[in-house]
Amino acid sequence: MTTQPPLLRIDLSSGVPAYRQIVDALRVHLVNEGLRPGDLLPPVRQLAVDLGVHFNTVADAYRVLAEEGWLDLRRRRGAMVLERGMPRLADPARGELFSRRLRELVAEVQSAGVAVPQIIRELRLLAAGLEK
Amino acid sequence: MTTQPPLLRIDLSSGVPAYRQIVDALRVHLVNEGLRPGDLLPPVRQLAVDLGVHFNTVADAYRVLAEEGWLDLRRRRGAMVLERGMPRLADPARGELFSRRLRELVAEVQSAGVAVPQIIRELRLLAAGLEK
DNA sequence: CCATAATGTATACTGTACGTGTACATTAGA
DNA sequence: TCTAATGTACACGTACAGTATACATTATGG
Repeated sequence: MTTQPPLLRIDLSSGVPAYRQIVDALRVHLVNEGLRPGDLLPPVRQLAVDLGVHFNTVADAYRVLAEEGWLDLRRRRGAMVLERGMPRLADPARGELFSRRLRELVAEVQSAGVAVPQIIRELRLLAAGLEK
Repeated sequence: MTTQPPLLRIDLSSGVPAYRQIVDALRVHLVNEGLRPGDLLPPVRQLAVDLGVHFNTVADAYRVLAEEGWLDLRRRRGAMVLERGMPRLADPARGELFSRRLRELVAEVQSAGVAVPQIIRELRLLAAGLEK
């Protein structure tokens, strides 16, 4: 019997709403195809127990992802990952907003004392990962 | 008479709390030394009018930055930028959290349709900016 | 074919955070 | 010394996050 690495973990003391942490973490898996079309996510009640939140909180997260086109939710069958091309043409303002959020995030961790070389490393690492 | 580029702008419809947007935007300037020790920030009432929020909202933002050690707040004198080395040793968990938040942010904009090459460009650009 | 149980959905309720209104405390400068 | 400009304190309304509980739907076993 193999114990899987947990699908995601959240930090209830972080101030970031739990349902948003769930959305963000799952979306990473969806975008990177760690979760593929046809896969089934855990039932809301099970994931809720794993994370230590109420199942409605998980249901809220699933609904957000369903509205984004990632999931198909059906009673009794569960939450299934959909085929969903990344296309949907980018709102041009979206890229600019990304640039700003990125700078804000970096400033925040710089302010918190994370070493600049490490920040550079993370940025380059992620860029390289996207390239191939 | 020269019209300055505004110190910051916020988007009241973005869902992100206004005071947090103010904090994040100002911190970018503080970290990048667009705001230097000894500089005075606008009075809370003035910045509030510029941004279209209540002055207590600006005051809240100033207080957060004061708690982070960036500002010295005094009645009647205003909000002054402090000398504040970046050091304060990094909580090691902080770097890992940065890595995760970074991936989540990228997944979010990818999901929203921002082109991958553009994302890569932004990441590399920011990394290069930090290097020198 | 039906009964049942597993799943997501809907609604009401509580606590907390955000933003504002208003009064106050402090202090630089006339 | 007075005044006015500044940050501070606190109370309030509203919206949001999280939970409790009941419900609707449907795959599955008999």
